[in-house]
Amino acid sequence: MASPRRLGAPDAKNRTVLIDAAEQLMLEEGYAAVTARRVAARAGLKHQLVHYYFRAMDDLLLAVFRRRAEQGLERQAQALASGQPLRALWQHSTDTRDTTLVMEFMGLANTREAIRSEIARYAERSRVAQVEALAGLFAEGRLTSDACSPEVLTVLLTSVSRVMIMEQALGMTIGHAETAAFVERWLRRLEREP
Amino acid sequence: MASPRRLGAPDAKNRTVLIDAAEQLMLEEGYAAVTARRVAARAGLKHQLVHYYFRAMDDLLLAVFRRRAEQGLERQAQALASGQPLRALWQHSTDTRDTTLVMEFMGLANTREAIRSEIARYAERSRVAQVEALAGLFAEGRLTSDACSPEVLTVLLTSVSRVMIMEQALGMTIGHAETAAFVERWLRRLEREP
DNA sequence: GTCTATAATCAGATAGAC
DNA sequence: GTCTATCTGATTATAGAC
Repeated sequence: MASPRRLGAPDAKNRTVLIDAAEQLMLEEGYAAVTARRVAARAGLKHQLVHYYFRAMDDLLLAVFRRRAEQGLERQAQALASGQPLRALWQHSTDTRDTTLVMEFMGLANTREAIRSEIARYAERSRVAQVEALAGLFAEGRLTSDACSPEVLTVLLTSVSRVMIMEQALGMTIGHAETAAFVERWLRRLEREP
Repeated sequence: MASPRRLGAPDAKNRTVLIDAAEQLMLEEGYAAVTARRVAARAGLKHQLVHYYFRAMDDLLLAVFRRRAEQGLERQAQALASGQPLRALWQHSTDTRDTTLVMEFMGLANTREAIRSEIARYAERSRVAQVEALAGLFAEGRLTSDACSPEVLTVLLTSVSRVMIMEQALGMTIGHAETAAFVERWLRRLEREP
């Protein structure tokens, strides 16, 4: 065979511990801080174990991304199925940790093709789910708008929440309160009868 | 004195050449690719020259940022002073290169405090200029809106352009055409009389 | 599954000659 | 202003013992 190298079991406890540590590091210090040594140190393990569980560092990064992305899709589905789907969606998309991680992975996507395609795949799944759910609500008459299609609605909500969270991380908040209030008013109007 | 180390003149030609190379690298491969050796190689110089012109790599990154940011503020001012300020602003904020660079620097901001505060400073200047210009246009009656304040307008436009450009880089375009059309309609309506 | 040991590479930065 | 040479430390990854 080509590769005689051993790899740890997919369900091993320390595998999860390493993914946790990598996620924390990424969140606090950005993807450049996610090195085998730093991840292992945070997990209380030797750095060689990172290579035992993950063939390459990119595989660890992908594992972090996939876990978060799956959780995100699930929670999004719950929000869209709730009584006030729009406001639940808005609340979900303003999660700081999720957004920060997504932004880090988008930065990584420049150089690592495997990560780029994975992000694109999940982002499309997420958007399609949103569009379909919103289209359903429009069809049922639970949402009404003269100007705004489901596609536009999802793009706008995603954009505003992402950028506001990024700016918050910078310590910049000019216009945020006004914009949040504007979005709330807008969502409330959409969720009412015409 | 504390530092006997020599530093190249601020206006030296090779200083500019290095900033150019760093900017290109950052754009094409992300901030992690901006190492002294890679920058020098792209500039056709020895890597030690990077350290001769920049005390530390962060200073090079800051130089890249400042140059772009100054250009950006200038072009934004021109857009806001033009005949169709809103659409000029929108066109300016959908510049792919500028946005990609800003995103890279936002990623860097996690770890490097000096860069974080510099970005925040410029971002605030940019937003304040936009808000003031738009407020002036509202006051003159050249813009009209029942629901949307200048603050909200700037945050929305910035958000949508940034996120659409980031998603484009991923190869993801669901809802982009519809959203662009929506924004165009909206801006046209704002620029008309009530 | 975890360890020690090691290889090979790359990074930022500085000293000193020219 | 640019060069050679070098230091120091970090990185990913692998081999092989236990």
